[in-house]
This record gives sequence, C-alpha cells and structure tokens, in this order.
Amino acid sequence: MHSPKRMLFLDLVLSVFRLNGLLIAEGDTMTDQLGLTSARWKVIGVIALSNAGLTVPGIARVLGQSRQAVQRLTDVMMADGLVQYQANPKHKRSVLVILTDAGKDAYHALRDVQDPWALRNTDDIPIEELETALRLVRRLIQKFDK
Amino acid sequence: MHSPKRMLFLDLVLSVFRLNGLLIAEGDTMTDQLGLTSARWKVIGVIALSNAGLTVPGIARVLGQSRQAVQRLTDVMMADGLVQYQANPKHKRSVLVILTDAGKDAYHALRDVQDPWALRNTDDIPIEELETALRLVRRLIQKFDK
DNA sequence: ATGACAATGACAACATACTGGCACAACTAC
DNA sequence: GTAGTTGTGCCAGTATGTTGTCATTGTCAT
Repeated sequence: MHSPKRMLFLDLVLSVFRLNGLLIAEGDTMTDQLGLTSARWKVIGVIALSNAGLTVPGIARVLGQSRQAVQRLTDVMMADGLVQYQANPKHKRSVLVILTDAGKDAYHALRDVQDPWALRNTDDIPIEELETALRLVRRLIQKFDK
Repeated sequence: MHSPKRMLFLDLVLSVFRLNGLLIAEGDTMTDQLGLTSARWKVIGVIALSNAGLTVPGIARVLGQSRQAVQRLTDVMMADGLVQYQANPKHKRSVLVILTDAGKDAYHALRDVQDPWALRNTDDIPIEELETALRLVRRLIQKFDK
C-alpha cells in the first residue's frame, strides 16, 4: 500500500510537467530578442543538426510531434524568412526544409545565449546527477514511445 | 569548449520536452475511458488533495499555470458536472472550486488506472535512480521558478 | 481612514499542438 | 504489373495554454 516507488514516480511525473512549462518560459525569454519562440527554436535546432535538410514529417518524428504542428511552424517560418523549401530528389511531393542565411544567423545568435544559460544552470550540479537523470528520462521515453 | 556538462544539460532539456509530450499522451489514454483529459486530471488532482477547496488562482499557482487557463478548464468541468463553485468566506468575488460526487468518482476511478500504471512503469527502475532524478528535477524547478 | 499596491474576474487575441478525414505518392509483396 | 499498405500534403476542428487589458475587490502601510 502506498508504495514509495509509486508515489515517487507520480511526483516525478508532476515535476516533469512543471519543469516543462518553466523550460518553455526560459526558452521564450532567451529567444524573444531574436524574433523566435521556443517552438521555432526546436525546429531550427533539428534542421541545423541535419546535413542535407529534412522533410516536415521527418522533423516531426525527431521532435515526437505531429507533422501538422511542424508544417504550421515551417510555413510561418518561411514567411518570416528563416527557412526555405527545396526540391527533394527522394520524394516528388515532400520537399526538404533548409535554413536560410537568416535562419543560420538566428541559430548562431541563439547559441550565444543558450550556451551560457546551460552552463549557468549546471554549475552547482554534479555531472553524475545529470547523467543519472538523463538516463532515467531516456528510459521512460523508450517505455512510452511505441 | 563543448563542455560535457553543457551538452548533457541541453540533452536533458530536450528529453524533458519529449517525455512531457509522451506523458500527456499516456495521461490522455488513461483518462479517456473516464471522460477526462490529462489537463482535467491535473485540476481534479489538485482539488482532491485540498481539504476545503481552492480558488481558481490558487489551483493555477499549484500547477504553475495562468489563472486564465485554469478558469477555462474549471468552467467546462462545471458544465460537465465534475466540479462546482462554492461561496468563499474569505473573499467576496473569488469562489472556491470543489469536486461534485461525480468528480470524486472520476478521481477514484482514475486512481484505479493510474496506480497500476505507475507500478508497471517503475518495476525495473531502482528507487535510488528515481530519487536522484526527482531531486534534480526539483532543483531545476527551483532555479527557474522565480 | 485613506491611498497605493496586489489579487481577481472577465474578455479577447494568439501560439502551440492534437486528431480526423481525404486524396495522392511511394513502397512492398506477390 | 498490381494490390495493399504506408507516407505525405492539405484542410478543418478542437484542446491547452499564454499574454494583454480593464474594472473591481482586498490588503497593507501610513
């Protein structure tokens, strides 16, 4: 009864909800000087990490989101000049999304803010704790991502 | 350069985003038999843990969300008969939100699904790892919640 | 008491994300 | 090749949550 593991887990779940909201707020604060939002930052980050560009459903799979949500984001980001669409030799209809020069500039400007932020928020946390937490979070992701 | 801590932290941040989405999906799956959603489950849970009921801004503070978001939820939950509003002796305008009998039933039914789910998903995870991860997540929450 | 400040309700606009449905393209198996 | 399955684009509807604004209520220092 009242298994401590069960309580711990539910507590962790609620804390993840809470942390998620706070991280989005942090991301929005970091990006609003750059004309971005945390949602757009995620998309730019995924594209920047790919070499030859990704399709919209491909980005969605990496982020674990619906392709419709990503499509909406890339459409407005194209209107804002951050990304552009490019013919995909592998697929007649599904174009590749690539960063424009403005998109690359935004990504680099963001890194200049994000990297000090990451260091600032981990300076008093032992690396072993970060590793343990990341391992556990990944384990849970695997459990639920089917 | 490329501080391992910095990379670990960014990896953890992205993983928290991912896990958050998966947990919401899990919550929706668990609750849709009960006519609930994960957002309503959060509200019901907070009210159930309070003794005399909470005001809408009070629930919002516990959840770390805007009072407007919670107000919208409680309004539709009242229309669905899960909660009701009660005069607040402490405040003329800000009423208390309390569970109806149907709301309490939903909460108990949810526990019957949620508790086995929590145990099932932690049976192969050492309790020490859960504790370490929870401690770290809470630490980050404190950092960002100001 | 009063005057300044914070909390609340109400309304509006917007951003993010999901699901469903339909048509077409691409792939796989036979 | 053809049939069946999967992937994709597009459109629509809905849920969740944010910010902003304004009037009103509560609180607190003086």
